[in-house]
Amino acid sequence: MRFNVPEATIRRLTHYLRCMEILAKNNRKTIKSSELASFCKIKDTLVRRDLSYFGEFGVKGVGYSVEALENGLRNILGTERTKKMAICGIGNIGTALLNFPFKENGFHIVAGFEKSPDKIGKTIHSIKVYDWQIMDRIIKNKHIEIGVIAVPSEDASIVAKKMIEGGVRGIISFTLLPECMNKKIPVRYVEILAELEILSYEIDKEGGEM
Amino acid sequence: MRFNVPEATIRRLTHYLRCMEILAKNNRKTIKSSELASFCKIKDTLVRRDLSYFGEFGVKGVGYSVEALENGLRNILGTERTKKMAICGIGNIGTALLNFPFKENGFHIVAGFEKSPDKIGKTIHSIKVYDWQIMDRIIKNKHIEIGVIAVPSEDASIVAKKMIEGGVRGIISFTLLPECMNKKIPVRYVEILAELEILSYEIDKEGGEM
DNA sequence: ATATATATGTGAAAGTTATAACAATCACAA
DNA sequence: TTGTGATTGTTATAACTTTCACATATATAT
Repeated sequence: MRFNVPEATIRRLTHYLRCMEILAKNNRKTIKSSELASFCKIKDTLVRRDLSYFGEFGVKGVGYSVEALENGLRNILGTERTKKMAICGIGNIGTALLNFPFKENGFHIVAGFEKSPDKIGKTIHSIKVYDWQIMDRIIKNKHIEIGVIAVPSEDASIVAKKMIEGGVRGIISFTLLPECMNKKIPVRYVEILAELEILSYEIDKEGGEM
Repeated sequence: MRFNVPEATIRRLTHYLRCMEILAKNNRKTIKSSELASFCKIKDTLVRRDLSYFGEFGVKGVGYSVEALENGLRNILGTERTKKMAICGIGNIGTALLNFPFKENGFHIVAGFEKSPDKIGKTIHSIKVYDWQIMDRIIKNKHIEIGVIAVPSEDASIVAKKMIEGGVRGIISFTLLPECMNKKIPVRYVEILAELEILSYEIDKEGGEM
């Protein structure tokens, strides 16, 4: 197992985990693949295939234990061990992120970074905002593993560079990073505008074909 | 052309569009597929294949006109015609969205909706916030096409239902909507937590295999 | 004019992902 | 302790996506 797991599978694992969180809150003890599949609007066989990449989580004839599957998923995704995170760019999005309860899900925001002097030194939602120029040093000292880029497009590349110098092991960015980066670490995008554009495409397509 | 375009292709079109926006700002007149591909960290042949689903945008031996390709992409994605949009949930994320310049890209926010009385009636960034109970009526009257769901998980399904009753043609949601919906309209997710979890998976995987 | 270099668009092949079909396993009842 | 119904895990197949290879078209220099 775990030869060449499709990325789509990993994304679906996060959906399964969201479902487990809801089911656990509702005191559900077990769930079967067909039910989980219908929540996620996919086929039951795909749920089983996805999980089978990582082991055997279910009981034949019975289904999956909600608690065991939730733990199993967290273990696969690596969120049982809390990871330290820093956010660069304390504007619209950055501020929203600081208020988000990521800690429940294994991500601990330990620092913010900003360019503009009127924000540097402030404490927002009990997270201190530093000058972005000392970002690499703070990242190193605090052993921050994940950097979040929430700055305007034109500053994104230099921020990414500084984060990598500091030693982050992965980056989440809200804007495209077209620059080639020398050191290879995983980068993932949160593409709000792209989702809107894809939705726009789908809306117009439906209208045109019916 | 346009038989069965992969969704991954549509997503890449949005990346190409971001690149065109940057290139246009820098006064670049033309670009070739190999260069565009290297910006997006994909193969040049995939760029050409993606575009070829929708027509012939380039000139052999020369490349693509930045302006023409930008217009072509907007046309494909349907963002030349501005679409009206409303946001339900004026919390962390909702407020951040109200401050975002989506209008430049063809999306016009015309209303906000909230549950909590202390926000209803306010005007944020010149957008009026209404009681979410009258959401369906306002959506109908203002001919809003896109609904954005930025409410807590437990309220998401009822909000989606009301949006659809109002007649939106597509939904963007920041939380999973596990409920089955009777009327079929496209739904797209912005999954900040999922991206973090996938990143966590990738970080741990790299560490383990090296 | 002609040759050469360059870059697109596309049919065929390779690679990847999802689905279908089914064998294996478990709970429970008689 | 055996039989029945239910549900998982997996092999084989189908569907989809990307890449390769190359024919086609354009610009430029001589």
